[in-house]
Amino acid sequence: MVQLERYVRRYDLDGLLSADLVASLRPFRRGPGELIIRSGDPVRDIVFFVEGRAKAYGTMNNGQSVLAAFYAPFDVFGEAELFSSRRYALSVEAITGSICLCLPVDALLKAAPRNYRLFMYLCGRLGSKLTDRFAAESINLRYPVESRLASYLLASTDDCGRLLGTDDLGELADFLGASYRQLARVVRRFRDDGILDKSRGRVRLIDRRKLAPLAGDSYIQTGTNVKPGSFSK
Amino acid sequence: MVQLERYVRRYDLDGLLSADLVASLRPFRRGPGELIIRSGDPVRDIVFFVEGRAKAYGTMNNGQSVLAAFYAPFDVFGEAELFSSRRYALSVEAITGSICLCLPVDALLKAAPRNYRLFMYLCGRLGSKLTDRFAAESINLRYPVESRLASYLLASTDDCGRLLGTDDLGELADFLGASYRQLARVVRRFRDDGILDKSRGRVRLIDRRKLAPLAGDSYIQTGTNVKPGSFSK
DNA sequence: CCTTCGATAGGACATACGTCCTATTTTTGC
DNA sequence: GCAAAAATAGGACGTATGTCCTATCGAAGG
Repeated sequence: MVQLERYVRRYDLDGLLSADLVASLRPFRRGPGELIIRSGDPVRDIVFFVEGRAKAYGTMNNGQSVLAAFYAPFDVFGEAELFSSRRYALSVEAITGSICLCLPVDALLKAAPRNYRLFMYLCGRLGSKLTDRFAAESINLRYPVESRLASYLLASTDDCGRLLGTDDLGELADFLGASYRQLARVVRRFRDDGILDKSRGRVRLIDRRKLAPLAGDSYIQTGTNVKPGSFSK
Repeated sequence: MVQLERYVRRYDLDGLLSADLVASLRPFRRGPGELIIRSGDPVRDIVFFVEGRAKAYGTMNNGQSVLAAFYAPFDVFGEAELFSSRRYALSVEAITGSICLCLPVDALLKAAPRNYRLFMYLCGRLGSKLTDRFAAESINLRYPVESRLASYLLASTDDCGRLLGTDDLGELADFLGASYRQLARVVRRFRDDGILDKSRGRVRLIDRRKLAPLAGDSYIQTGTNVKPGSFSK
């Protein structure tokens, strides 16, 4: 059984939610590759993401998919559709074993007047999601894959050269809005220039300094999160 | 002097805002081409858009701009950045003479506990903005300009063939993430096929039925707005 | 009415990128 | 340890698209 209490304390959820809402939280687990949210389903719950790593993507009529974001705790899914389309727009998939807390929408709506803090938090998170996506979108639209990869590496790499979002070329291609083939070409060039290291479809950054001149605009630093604590008092 | 009262009534703003917030609304006007919001400025106000037409765009380091959206009343600007970056991410420019009502952020924060409805509305609007953008972005990324133009025309054209968003080829190119040149090529082809009419950089749709097979996924119908009234009761 | 100027239309060319396919390497099963 | 299968790397080719530039058109001014 999941230690619900533990997550409530860790993320200060009782500062964010009224007591009755905290009481109606229901936890669930998902293994790697399993869906946390299926695009198109009706929005019955707001989902708090408290453990693991996940990614969100949309699928188009022609079968292609576009990777929208990578997530790490603490985060929320489903807020975007709650008051608009009422159906999940994107699928969210667990990358590693993950734990989520469901908040039923009907309970939320009933308790709305006592939960303005939650809404403030949701506004904040929605705001960052929106501006982040617009930034990423603009880059994908206006810069060649080389610049996009450079920007991505600069933005989501730690000091040891580890990739935070993904180091898988296939996923990266989806995220950067490029074909696998084209991304592979660029990666090859970067490797020849000693910028990164590649083996078996995984990349690792070697030389950060060589990237700056290649990147145009920057993707938003992963983790520009609004913390739930900000509104607890 | 602007009839503030009139807009409060028309859009049921006293159902959305507590009385003291309604009292702190300050109206202003902008002429065609004037900025309503300048990207980069600190967010001191949430702006309600009550009269006119406007467009939002971002500018990149390399000088290129990306058109994000066209707006008609009723709408809000500035909610996205309010709790996150605190600086306007996009510029908003009046297309026609426009009227807005400013709500100072400090007043809003002070009155937050009594204004959960406003936050619910903002969540709804932010949610649509986010899903709309993601849809547009995916299309721009994965389909050729021909499909994008077809989708755009299908989504934002009234029965008489009038363009709702813009009929200016330059603006359209920015919105569709294409170069003017490429868009012109496609427009030419469409005109040759009797799909649309063009003169002096303006387009008008003639034959709606020929478009469907060309469009892949669809841009969201302009005006999938969350109405402020939805939360008034 | 003719000239000048700005805007629009379109040609020419280069290329970033996507699709398709094959060779190589790595993994898996026995 | 070897064969079969899967994954990865990269070649070949076509094209959608961007950049640059010129011709044409319409408006404005004298």
